[in-house]
Amino acid sequence: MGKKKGPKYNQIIDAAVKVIANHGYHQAQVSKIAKEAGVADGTIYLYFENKEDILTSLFEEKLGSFVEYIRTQLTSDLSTEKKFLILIRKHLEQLQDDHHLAVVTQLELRQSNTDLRLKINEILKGYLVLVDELLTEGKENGFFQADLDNRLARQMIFGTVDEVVTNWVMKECKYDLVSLAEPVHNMLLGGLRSS
Amino acid sequence: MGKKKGPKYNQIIDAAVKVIANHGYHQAQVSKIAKEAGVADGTIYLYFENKEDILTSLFEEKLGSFVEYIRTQLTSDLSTEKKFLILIRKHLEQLQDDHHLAVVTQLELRQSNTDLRLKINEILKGYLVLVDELLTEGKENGFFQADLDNRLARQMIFGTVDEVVTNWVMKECKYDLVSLAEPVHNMLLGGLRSS
Amino acid sequence: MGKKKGPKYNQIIDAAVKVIANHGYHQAQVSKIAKEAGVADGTIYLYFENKEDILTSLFEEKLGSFVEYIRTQLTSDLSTEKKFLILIRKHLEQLQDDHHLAVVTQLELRQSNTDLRLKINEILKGYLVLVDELLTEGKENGFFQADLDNRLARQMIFGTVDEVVTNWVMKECKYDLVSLAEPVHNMLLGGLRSS
Amino acid sequence: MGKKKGPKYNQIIDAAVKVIANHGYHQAQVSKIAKEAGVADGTIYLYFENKEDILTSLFEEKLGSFVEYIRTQLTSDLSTEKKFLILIRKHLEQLQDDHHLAVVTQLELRQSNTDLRLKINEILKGYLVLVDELLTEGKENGFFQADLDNRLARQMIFGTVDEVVTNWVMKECKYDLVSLAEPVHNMLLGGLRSS
DNA sequence: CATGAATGAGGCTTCATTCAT
DNA sequence: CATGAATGAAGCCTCATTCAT
Repeated sequence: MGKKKGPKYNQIIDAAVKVIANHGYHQAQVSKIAKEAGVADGTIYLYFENKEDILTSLFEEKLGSFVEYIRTQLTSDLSTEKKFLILIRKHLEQLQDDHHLAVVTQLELRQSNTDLRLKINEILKGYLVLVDELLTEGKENGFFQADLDNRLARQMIFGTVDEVVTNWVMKECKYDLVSLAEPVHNMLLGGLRSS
Repeated sequence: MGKKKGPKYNQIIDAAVKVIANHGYHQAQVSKIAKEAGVADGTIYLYFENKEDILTSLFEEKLGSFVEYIRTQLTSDLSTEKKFLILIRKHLEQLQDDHHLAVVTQLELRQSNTDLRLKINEILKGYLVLVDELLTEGKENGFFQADLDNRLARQMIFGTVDEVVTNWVMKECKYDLVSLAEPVHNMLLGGLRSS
Repeated sequence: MGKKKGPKYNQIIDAAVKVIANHGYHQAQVSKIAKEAGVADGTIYLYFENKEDILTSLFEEKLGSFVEYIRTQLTSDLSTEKKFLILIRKHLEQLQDDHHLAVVTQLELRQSNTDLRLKINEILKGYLVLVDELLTEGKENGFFQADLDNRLARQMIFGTVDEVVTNWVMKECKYDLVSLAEPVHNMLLGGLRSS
Repeated sequence: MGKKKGPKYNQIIDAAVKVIANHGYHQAQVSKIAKEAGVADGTIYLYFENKEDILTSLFEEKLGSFVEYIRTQLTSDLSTEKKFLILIRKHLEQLQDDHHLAVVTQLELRQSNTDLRLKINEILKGYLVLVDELLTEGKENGFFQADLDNRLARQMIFGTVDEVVTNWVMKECKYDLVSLAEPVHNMLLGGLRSS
């Protein structure tokens, strides 16, 4: 039950990312992950409950540190606008820096069954809480519209950035993703209507 | 190959939607779909090439008429703003009117393998072309900002609406989706920033 | 039960030969044969009990006339040696004249299940009886060795000619088969040993 | 791919021979073979690529050692005549000693599809090469007729012996096969004609 | 006589997980 | 802790045959 986080724990997770990115979700057999990690098939089960546990742990580890890192960048001296831009830029940056992870989170892991996806959503909450905090702060200091529906705003922000990343991955990461941070940021803030 | 549309064709597609919605993508065996449709297993293959063909046909039929229907609603006498609102409202309306279909398109069908997803994307293009036309029209008549990047704007619109629907489905369709059309519409047009 | 031999009876058998030769035994579905014959699937069952019946009838018809024809060529004024040569030459000739039939009898029909093969052997007896008669005649008039074991001799004759034809078919009928009649005839009569 | 020969490898091949001989080629399901071998269905696939691979391996193993064994018996001190007799006798002996194998090679395996049959022919070449060598030797030392066509002679020898064995199997192995070695040998050498 | 839409049984193969060493 | 050989359940699809028209 209690995960033993020996050195092989991360070794296996990294192998899983690599295998899924290279071979696709449905071709990522436990034996293939074990081979990539340089351990025996059975060893996997000393560190993870089952295959699903590898995938949720993968998401937990990668997204956990992902959100943690963004938080360290949002120092309290920054304006809400600046924070909002950094949030988006770091989101794009981290995925651009790890194509493997991008493929896995945007395409492959979404092929998992509904149960796994529910757990992933649980993990995603950390990110959404961060967005929520930013929205509340901005509404209080007058940067965001005071009557925003937080839930809808969250869905617009996440939905937009996620769709932008997914399209980039589908186009095989052929263009620069990070340079879209500013236009996306502006579009989310200013909307589509001419002012 | 060109096996076509007897009355059983739609019968089978509707059965597929129902079975996938109730049991999930990975539990939607051909035999289960056949039983639900009230035909023999083999009969499926008089109307469809294989299982994947059922699913792409499902998407084709449902989304095809979906986009067609929206187009009929966007009469040329309407303002761009009105058209944009109708686009969003009809999108939400049609999915709210068919919970089964909503579950299938937002959650279950995304679990399909990469090949099927590519075909689905092909079909989705019809919707995106519609959005594109609206954006171009609005930029020309001064409703939308003239310097909008169509691709990014499309991604914001689709990403947001899609995320709104997915959240609704994940909350088991417990609240009214259509009433979100106006706030979503306003948010997309005006953005998050206080003016 | 009693086979109705309308014009479609032969039409179906000829279609079967063609389909099996072109597509192979395992790809010769009833529906394909029906289409080739220009009749509906169900019509097949007005003329034949089942699929196996098509195949045995095919063999019966083709081999029946095959043996009958050879018999007409073996007029009583001929020497045993001449008759023996004619037997072999006509055997080779008829198969060379109908490549489709050759492929079917030498390769494809041997893939049938054991039951069908037993029936085919039953039909083959007509040919073997003919060989037997020739052997007996030859032993009586001193042309063949008097102490020949008829059964073994029959197996040598049939086994050799059959193997020669099969090799020809396997080489895609690329060389002239009939010209082998004489050397095969000589080899069977004189044996391998230098005299 | 290169999955190889644990003790279960032969266990499975022997089980396949037994199952095919007893139930026929078309009734030899993988699950039946696994059960007979005393292993799980999946275990089969640790040792063989697929079902076809079981059958070609079966033929390879059995016929491979078959030809090898005959070669060990053809010591260079023997006359060509003696070698020729031994070739035939050992051929008959080995099949008489393993009725199951005889049924499989003479009847059941010939029902396989064309691809498998091509592979089997590949394996058969080892036998035919042996015959060829013997023919060449005999022609050189004056035992066989100098102007023999090797190809035809090979076809007569193989065709005859094969037909003899097949007839024996079809008569359910009820008589002694090996005692036919000498008469067959004599008939092949001396031919049918009275001298 | 003729049609052809509908039937439904049957088998090869994969791969997550276990457990004896 | 680590191994990896063995397990065995589960599903898509084909095609000979039927029968209502």
